[in-house]
Amino acid sequence: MASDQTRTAILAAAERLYADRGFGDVTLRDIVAEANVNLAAVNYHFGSKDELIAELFVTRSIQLNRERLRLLQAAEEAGDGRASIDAILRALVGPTLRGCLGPENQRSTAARFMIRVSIESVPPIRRIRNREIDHLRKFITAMRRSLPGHSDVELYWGLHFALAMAQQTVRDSERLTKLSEGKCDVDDVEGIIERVVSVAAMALTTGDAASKTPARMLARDAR
Amino acid sequence: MASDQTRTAILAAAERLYADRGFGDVTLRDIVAEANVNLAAVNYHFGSKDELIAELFVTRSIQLNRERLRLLQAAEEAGDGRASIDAILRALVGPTLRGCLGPENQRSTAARFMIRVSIESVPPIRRIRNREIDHLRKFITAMRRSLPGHSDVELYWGLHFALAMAQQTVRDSERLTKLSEGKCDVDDVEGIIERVVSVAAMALTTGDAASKTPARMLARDAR
DNA sequence: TTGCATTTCAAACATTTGTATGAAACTATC
DNA sequence: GATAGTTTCATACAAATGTTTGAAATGCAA
Repeated sequence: MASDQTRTAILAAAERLYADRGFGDVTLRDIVAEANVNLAAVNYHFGSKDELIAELFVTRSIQLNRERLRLLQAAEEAGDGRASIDAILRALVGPTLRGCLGPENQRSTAARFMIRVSIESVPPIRRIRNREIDHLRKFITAMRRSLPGHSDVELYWGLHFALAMAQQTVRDSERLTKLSEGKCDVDDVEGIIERVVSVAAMALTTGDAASKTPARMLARDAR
Repeated sequence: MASDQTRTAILAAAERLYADRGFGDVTLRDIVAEANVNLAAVNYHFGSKDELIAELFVTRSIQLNRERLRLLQAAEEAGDGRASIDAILRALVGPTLRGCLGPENQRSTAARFMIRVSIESVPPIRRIRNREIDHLRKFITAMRRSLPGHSDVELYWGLHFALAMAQQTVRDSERLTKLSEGKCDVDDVEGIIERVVSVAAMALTTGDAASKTPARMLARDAR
């Protein structure tokens, strides 16, 4: 009822500003100026600045998780209840990478906002992050079905590393570009997804789960 | 000359507080209280709060880089100028992981500070981070010698992924522990190092550099 | 229209924060 | 032991920030 206009204007302005300038640099006054609303409107509609940030993040997280689960479900259905490990990992890291990488001028505000989130975490967001675990467990379950012989520990590490590579690529794409002098094309999103999936899947499927790590630890010279 | 006492007391107190409570929550007044010095001492000795943070980070970064290069050099000497890829990667990620993981009560303040840095990056630190690239290039050079047949692009990605896995493990060790209900032992530092090195080395050495990615991209079904 | 609830607005509030100041205390040199 | 340079200290400053307030405006139902 009434006009959500102000509410949505604030949300849009805040996301835009946070995406562009980071959390540390954006004040309520910046936001209300961008949204053309009164300063008190934020507190009236959201209660506090932190709750505004939290709502932004929750909205985008839900979208991300929904997309991940959609891909996961599709992969499991395509494989009669047992998806390939590649497909599972692709469902896990694909949405993040697709959302946050690609040609800069084509990135949505939402994507740029999520990049910010991954770079400079801020208290209200950190609090919410912890709820992510239940979501990840669904992927562990699928992985268990996909790789029945593997120990859970290996699955956890595999998922962790897959997310690590995806996250860090989003977070530090600039450094990678500089380091490689542009030779690593961070705009080739699908290529990056395949790269991450490939490495993570290799980590999960090479060698058998129990013997891999100890064997290496004994075999290699300490330095 | 004169007493560096105040200076060092401030540095120590600041590092301790930042390590424990993060950058966002620690004010100059907290620091000077912890250090038992006057409020004005920080500006007198360091110029500004940002310069204090920068000095802390630079000091620890130099230590980290020195340690990395020491290990790299030792590995290259041991291999007559050509270190194994494992040894190179171990020199790259070992110091970070050794410094930042392990039983919590045994972690040094320096280590806990560096964990903070990796979690909540703050402007003065971000500015310095960009100088890290020259340091990483030394590892690329060593990798080039170690894996002569590989394209530079593959080396960059391998290094990037190795750092990604190490960094994210430091940053999100808590989540991994929760997700795995303790089954992934994040206190087993040497085991983690071998795990990261193993996966990164595998990514670098499996398949030949040029054909790997395209082959996968064509072979796999989109979902 | 009248009356009631919702929403907007300008202004003020209350803190918190990093930084600056100028005098006092201290140190070392001659 | 006087003097010059360094360091410490209490205090003040100035600016920024999230939040609150109470009145005005607006929307809506009877």
